[in-house]
Amino acid sequence: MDNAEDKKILNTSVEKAFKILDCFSMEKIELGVTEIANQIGTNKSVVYRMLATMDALNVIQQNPENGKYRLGLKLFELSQKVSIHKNFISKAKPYMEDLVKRAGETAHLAIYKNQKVYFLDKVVGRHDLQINSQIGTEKPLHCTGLGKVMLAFAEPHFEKVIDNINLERITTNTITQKIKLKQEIRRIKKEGFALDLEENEIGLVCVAVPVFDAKGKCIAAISTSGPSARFNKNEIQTYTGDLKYTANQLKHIFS
Amino acid sequence: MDNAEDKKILNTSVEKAFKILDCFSMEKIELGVTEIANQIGTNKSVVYRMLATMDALNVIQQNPENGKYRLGLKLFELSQKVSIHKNFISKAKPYMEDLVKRAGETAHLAIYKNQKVYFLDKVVGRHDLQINSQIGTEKPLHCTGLGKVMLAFAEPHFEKVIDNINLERITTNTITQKIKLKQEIRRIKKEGFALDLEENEIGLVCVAVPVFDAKGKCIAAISTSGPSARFNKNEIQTYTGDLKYTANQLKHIFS
DNA sequence: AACACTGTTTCAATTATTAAAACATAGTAT
DNA sequence: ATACTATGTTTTAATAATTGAAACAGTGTT
Repeated sequence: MDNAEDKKILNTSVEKAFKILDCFSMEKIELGVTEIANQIGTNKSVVYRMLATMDALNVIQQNPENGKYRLGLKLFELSQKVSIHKNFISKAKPYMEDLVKRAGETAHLAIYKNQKVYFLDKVVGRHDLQINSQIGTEKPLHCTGLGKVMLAFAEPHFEKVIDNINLERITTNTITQKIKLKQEIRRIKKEGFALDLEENEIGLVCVAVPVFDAKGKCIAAISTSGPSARFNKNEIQTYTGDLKYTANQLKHIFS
Repeated sequence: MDNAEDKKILNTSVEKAFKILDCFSMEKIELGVTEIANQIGTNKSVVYRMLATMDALNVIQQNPENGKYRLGLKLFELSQKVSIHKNFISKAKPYMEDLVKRAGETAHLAIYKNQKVYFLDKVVGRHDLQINSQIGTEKPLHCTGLGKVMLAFAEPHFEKVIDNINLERITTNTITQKIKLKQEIRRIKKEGFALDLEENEIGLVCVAVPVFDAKGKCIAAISTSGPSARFNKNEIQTYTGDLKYTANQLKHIFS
């Protein structure tokens, strides 16, 4: 039919409703009407009516003790029906858990979406010190191991993408030069794995490899990440092997 | 502030948007504009604009191959932030898995919500023949083991609730008489477990017990269910023990 | 007791939503 | 090939719903 990326906002109420839902986060689990209204720059009564409506629909739940609002179980219910990659997550889960058993470090499963990496799933490692990542969120391509893997294997025109995306500096290690990033992607294509050496957060190291389906198409990427203190050269080599082993297992479960 | 249950729909667009989202299910993962419009009795162009808007927000995703729509990853993202009972699910998970390891049959974790049982989580058993339940959905109180446990332990005024709810007949075994159900609830209160002997679906049997927190408040219920062929008297007794053991474990992890 | 802060309701002015019809495209059967 | 029927998409004036300021009603605090 039409281009998939040119859909426009045609109903402002619905847009506002999801703007409100986006105000909530892991830290801000409970918000008030006024608080939300200020945050999104909308009239208080508009926000109230939106919240009241979504409360009636179980999308939002008001805390009767203080009148503040939280995200409701309807969202939980709807998420269960999100078919895209749902099978993927559940099928990959045991292999991801096995990976964490072997490597000991937190593993992530991500896909390529809108020139970003999208975290689909996460299995936490056995150490106390852990990366604070969030399933369902996005990260830039240029400063993450998963992102660089995507550029190398899921994006046929990675040079064009690199020319167009913003190589924002996040840490002192972030690759911000197009030429350097293109070189790095070519190396990843050759060697089959990507590293993030504190390029996204100081102290955080990550190893990532692509996941191919039976037809050889890169459908996802998996990674192992943890503090730099636990990621020296030898360990990175071990983790790379662990990851490739798991990626190969995943290949076989997708016909 | 106000009564928590009297929130009204004050924005029809938002209501329509979620009505559209509710059209999707595990079976109907992909729907067209016209299809949805007919199902909810709304004009085609209204549905289109809603879908286009939600597509722009990643709530919906259009399949470029056939123009049809699916639920999008935004819902997945939002569900990760639903704080209510989120901790509960993840903390309870290993104990639920252990329960399934012992009993072998599918286990459910549910809460009491709006005079219904709300399925929070599920761990599938090891048999091929399995109950086809859906996380994030609701079931009536009167014809499920989980529901009857809720009436007995989570609802102080169960008699009043029973007087008010519709004891709809689902199977020939469904308890449809108020007096009989009240008797049954009293027995459950005494013995600490509920049975569903094909009262909700012929062939399906279920054993359920309450989960209390440290203060003794019933916060949830857990169950084991499977085909009647695998649930004779002895097995039911064993499963009841398994369930009570797990419920006791869960009690200790909630201060 | 007065104040400041919530969430909630009201109501006329405004604006966005609506529905029917036309359009464009794809697939199918004649 | 051609006509037919299905889809998703766009346009339009008519309409109905959203808006925002202000008042209201509670809470908790000073």
